[in-house]
Amino acid sequence: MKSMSRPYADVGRTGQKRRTLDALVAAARQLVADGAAPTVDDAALVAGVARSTAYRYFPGQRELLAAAHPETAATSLLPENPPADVAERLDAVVVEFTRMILETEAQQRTMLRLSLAQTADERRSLPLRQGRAITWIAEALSPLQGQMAETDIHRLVLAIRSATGIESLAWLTDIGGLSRDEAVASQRWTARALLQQALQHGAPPTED
Amino acid sequence: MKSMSRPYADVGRTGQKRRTLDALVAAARQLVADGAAPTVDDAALVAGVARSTAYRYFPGQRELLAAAHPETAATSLLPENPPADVAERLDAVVVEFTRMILETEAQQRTMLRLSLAQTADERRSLPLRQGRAITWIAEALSPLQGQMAETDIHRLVLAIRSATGIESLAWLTDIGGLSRDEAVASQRWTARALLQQALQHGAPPTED
DNA sequence: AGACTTATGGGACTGCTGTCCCACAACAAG
DNA sequence: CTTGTTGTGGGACAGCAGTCCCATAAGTCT
Repeated sequence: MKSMSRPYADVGRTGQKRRTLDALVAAARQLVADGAAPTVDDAALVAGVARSTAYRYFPGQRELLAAAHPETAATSLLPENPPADVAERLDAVVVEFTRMILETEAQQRTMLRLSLAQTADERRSLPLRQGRAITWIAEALSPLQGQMAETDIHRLVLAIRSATGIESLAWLTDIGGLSRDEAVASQRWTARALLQQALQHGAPPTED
Repeated sequence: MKSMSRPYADVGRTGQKRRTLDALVAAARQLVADGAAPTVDDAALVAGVARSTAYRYFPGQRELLAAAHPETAATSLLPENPPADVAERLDAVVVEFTRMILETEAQQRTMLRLSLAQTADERRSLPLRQGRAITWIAEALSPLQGQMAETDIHRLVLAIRSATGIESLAWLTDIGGLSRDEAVASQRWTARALLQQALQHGAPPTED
């Protein structure tokens, strides 16, 4: 956790700094919502703040977008009364997850693109993509606890997530030539297949 | 196919133009082999050609890298005497495919990043990523012909590829926290799982 | 009010990407 | 030798990202 929820600990709850920061973040969110990938300049302009001031808060576009990223406060993707069956739970989560991705596709692509431009070191200090989906999928698979080792479940979660995110979706549509709906259907089928395989023949290997 | 193999039809086999183009492409390939993502300027400098001249041949970095992309002349990833068993064939291809990706990982990431910056229109006119893997995986699954519809096989190929490329590999290592070897092992397992699922319960759906 | 701290505004500057234009070298043909 | 064509070199320019510096506005404390 740490200061994840409040990345700018030196900025208090009130005062000039807080207002300037809020204005910048609001401007960035606004632009992001419009489908753009605003630069620091863009955000400064919209926020009515000087270029140099904006750069005092955000070293670059990456940091800006990270701060503007919709928090997706959802802590769970399961419905009110979640089914007990693992496959049904997983399918519900995957449907919800892919829906969320499609809704913010432009933004997801931008974040993916920027994260690819990061070095490993930069990734450590500024995680542009936090892997929230891991938690969500793990929750869907929680009934497996007891019948499968914790680490095996984790590997399965990773395998499922790696096949159902924006990365594979972009490939399925851009190169694979599928429509959005077809791509999502493919991802649902894939997630189900991975779970089935793990149930029948064991979890993904630790090594090859 | 078309002019894929000779993207610059107006450049003949000899003459100044040909020599300049060759020098630029050679320089770009050299830099790419060294793990860099050369800009047009870089290539021009190394090639001993003026900036403005280089820009006459390549409008930007994307086009340069597309031309410098190692053709990976391999038309097949199967070994000399390929096994008859589909699962074994697929595993052999996936192993070979992931090995190839790891060998040129920096480059793969760069191409992915640049392709994400493209609009749909640009993608049509300049495919940075040609989806060669589709052919390779389809070849591995060729024994399925007859017992599964052609379109179903195609969907399966797409599902497998979408879960075994640089996109999911980058996620597994960067966000998932796996090592290169673990990520590859996960992808192998995933490919196997998808094939198993298709054999037992049918191919991926056409729609949801 | 005066002194002091803090945050902002704005300009200058570097480096990179990409465009445009003009001069010139190389070469072929009359 | 002159004319014309083709391709190259190089400079000027514009736009963007990012840094640095300095003056000054805004807020705080006494």
